[in-house]
Amino acid sequence: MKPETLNFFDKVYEVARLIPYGKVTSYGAIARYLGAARSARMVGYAMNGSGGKDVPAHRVVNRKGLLTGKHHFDGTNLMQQLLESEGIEVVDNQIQNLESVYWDPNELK
DNA sequence: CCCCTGACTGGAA
DNA sequence: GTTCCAGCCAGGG
Repeated sequence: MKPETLNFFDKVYEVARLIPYGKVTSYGAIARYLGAARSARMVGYAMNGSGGKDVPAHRVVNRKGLLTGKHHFDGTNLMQQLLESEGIEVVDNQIQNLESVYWDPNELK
C-alpha cells in the first residue's frame, strides 16, 4: 500500500464528512476535488473501507443519482432509508429531483 | 506478467 | 431524458 494511496483514501473520507445534511454528491465530484478526476472508481473503492468510520457513504451516489452502492450496506434498503430520513426523495434506488439535493465539493473552494 | 472485477464518467446513439 | 460502449486506476488471482 503506497502512502499516496492511503492519503487518497483519507482525503475521500475527509470530503465525504463535509457533505451537508440532506445533500448528496457524486464520486466524480469528489475525485475531481482531489485532483484525480480519472479515479472516480477509486473513490467508490475507497468507500469500501468506510465501514466502521464516520463517513456518510449513503450521501455519495453516481452522477445519475442512482444508489449504486446500496448493495454494500447491511440492509437491502438501508441506504435509501438513510437518505429519506434526511429529506431526500428516493424512488427505486434513484434520487428524485437530484439537482435540488446535489452538492459539489468544488463549490466550497 | 496477464486477466478480470469494480460504490464511475464522458461521449455517442 | 436514458442507455450503451470504451477508457480509466488499483487490487487480487
